[in-house]
Amino acid sequence: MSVSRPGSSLNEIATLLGVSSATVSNALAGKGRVSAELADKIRATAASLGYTPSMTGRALRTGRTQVLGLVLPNIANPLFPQIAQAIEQAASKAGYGVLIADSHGDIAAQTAAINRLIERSVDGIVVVPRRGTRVADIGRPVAVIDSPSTPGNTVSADHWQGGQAVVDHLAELGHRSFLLIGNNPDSNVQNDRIGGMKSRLPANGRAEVLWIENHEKNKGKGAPLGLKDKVAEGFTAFCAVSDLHALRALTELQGAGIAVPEQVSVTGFDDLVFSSVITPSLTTVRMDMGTIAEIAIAALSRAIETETKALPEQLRTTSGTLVTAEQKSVPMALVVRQTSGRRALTPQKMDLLPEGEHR
Amino acid sequence: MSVSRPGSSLNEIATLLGVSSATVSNALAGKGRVSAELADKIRATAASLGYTPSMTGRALRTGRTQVLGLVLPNIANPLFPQIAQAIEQAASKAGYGVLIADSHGDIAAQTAAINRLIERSVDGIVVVPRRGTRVADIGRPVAVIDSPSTPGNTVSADHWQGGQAVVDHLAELGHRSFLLIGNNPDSNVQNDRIGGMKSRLPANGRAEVLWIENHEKNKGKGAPLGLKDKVAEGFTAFCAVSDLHALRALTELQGAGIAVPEQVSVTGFDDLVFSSVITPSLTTVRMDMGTIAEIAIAALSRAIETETKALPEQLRTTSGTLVTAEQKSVPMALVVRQTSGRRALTPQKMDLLPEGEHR
DNA sequence: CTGAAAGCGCTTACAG
DNA sequence: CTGAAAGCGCTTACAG
Repeated sequence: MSVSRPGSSLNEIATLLGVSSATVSNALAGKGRVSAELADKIRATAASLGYTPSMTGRALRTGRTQVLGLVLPNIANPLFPQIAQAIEQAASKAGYGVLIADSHGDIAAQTAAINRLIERSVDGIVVVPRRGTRVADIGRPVAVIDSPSTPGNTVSADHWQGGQAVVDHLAELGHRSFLLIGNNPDSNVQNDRIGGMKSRLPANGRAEVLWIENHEKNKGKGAPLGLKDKVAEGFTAFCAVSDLHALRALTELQGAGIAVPEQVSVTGFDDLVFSSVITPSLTTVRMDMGTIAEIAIAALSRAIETETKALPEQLRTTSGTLVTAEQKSVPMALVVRQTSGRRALTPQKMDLLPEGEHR
Repeated sequence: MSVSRPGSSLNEIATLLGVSSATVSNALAGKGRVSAELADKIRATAASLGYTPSMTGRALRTGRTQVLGLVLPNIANPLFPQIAQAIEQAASKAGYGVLIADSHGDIAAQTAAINRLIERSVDGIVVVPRRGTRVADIGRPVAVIDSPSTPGNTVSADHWQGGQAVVDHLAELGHRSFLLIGNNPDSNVQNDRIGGMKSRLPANGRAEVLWIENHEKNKGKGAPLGLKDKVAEGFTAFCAVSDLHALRALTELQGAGIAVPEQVSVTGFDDLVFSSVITPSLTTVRMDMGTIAEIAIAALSRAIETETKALPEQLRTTSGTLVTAEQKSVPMALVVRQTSGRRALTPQKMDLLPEGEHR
């Protein structure tokens, strides 16, 4: 019974006003081939009828659905909310709807998911690929959000610079021994983050990388990371490539009776939702997904527009295009919280320090 | 250059075979008005051409887009991945695509988001409403996933029973004093969970509710919850309505030098991604989103089908329907992990216990 | 400045 | 069993 969808059409407006539907279409599209007064009258009755153009009719005629597909390696990814939200917002601002496709972490399913989107005639696709997966050439423009070091990447956070920001920050606090915690050595994103960290080691510093997947392959899934031993070895900075691993490290350290940030510092990545509410709160690095999404969508829209313009009306392009943007990487921002409190210095200086308030 | 979208149409197949497009359509739809051999021939050439029906053409003709909208209060919600994944999977199995709409936690924006979906002619909508928000009557079938106590709820987890499972479990471990931790007293889901917990207090038990939002209104955002004092008051079980709050409580307790699970137990809800990787791992309650999503989608499809069947071809219904399902609630499953280890008993018994392995 | 016509790809009565 | 026709709602050349 709502007014929101009376389902009026161009034809109704046209017959009501005694004009042709073409004129109504032109008037509403502001194509200027209609006299000002008639255009006004048309707009007025369209508004009073609550007219909403049929995307379907338009799509059939123009060959464009105004819908984009969003493909993620694994929707269960804790970063997914941020990504989906940013993409949806940017897409919606650009006049596109967003159809989601999940591949449940399965690479084969990723192709299937993309095909489902294509069968629905999406105008373009945003892919956040799984660990360096190549995106097969599909018949639509594709924007890839992965990492600047990935070939074909359209735009992404500057993970390398994010890693640098972390180590710069910790080095300034006096840290010299860094344990860098990653999950999977095949991930471009993780490698960039860790590469950036390594690139900023202070002169007398040292770093070691702990790949959780390898560790678990030996010790079993969920096995402790042995961080207490690492502390004994002199590591004072534990830098994870994700807040999730940082949280795992933090709770393992605390469980082993090691005080954070008094004895060691812990940092993560991505500013996941829990990072600000835990005690001590987690120092992390945040990507600017809003900007990334806007750049990706802009690149995609541009490709879609030129695609349809360039071709004779009937023809439909079948060449999949990896879309490019002028700005290929967006800086990440360090978010300093308690786990890298000012009190965390190198071990030998620790006994000089006053008691910490954060316990 | 890929084969995936050659863009062949019914007409091409028809002219190629010298039959009418109507016959091709019927053959491919298996409507049986076509001789078996012709049907076979048609299917074969369709396959060899890589024919994919145009959803757009079909939509324009049938009035059904085979697309559902998914509206969430706030995509940033940590539960969103689970929900979106389950809905997408169930929808896809039922032949629907899923268009996402985010309202950024803003109630006004929720209406705007729904309207955007309607303008795209979705066949139906799945809404996970924000804290007891009523869903306005829109011109499409709507499935609501909230809580069984919400009027108009289609299907949801049985949050009440989940709360019962938590307290049953803890009572069996010997707990008598429960601090129930919620965020917002206006949330149906949270109230159900807490109500269920209260309903199973052991005979000599006591419970107190801590609403974080109220607490922060007084003490400031992010202020400590004062759990150390609660331990001093004799509380041994800290039961949060979400893993996020459980994590907050857990880290606050550990930071205050209180051992979990040796001295107190902590439980959460929803089995968020971090819950299994922290130390000690978090006891929680999981909803069966797969089943919930399937029930919701089934109810929606049924409504969509009867809707289009019931009406004369040209007419489009404008009555929004809150869709109902036979099974309105799905049981939740307790996931026992370390934070409610067997060692957690009432304080007076504690000194009798052997040392815990989990520190 | 305005209108008549064609057609995007499909399905559904209706004839034959 | 098969086909010709109509039409879903729109936009775009093309005439006038």
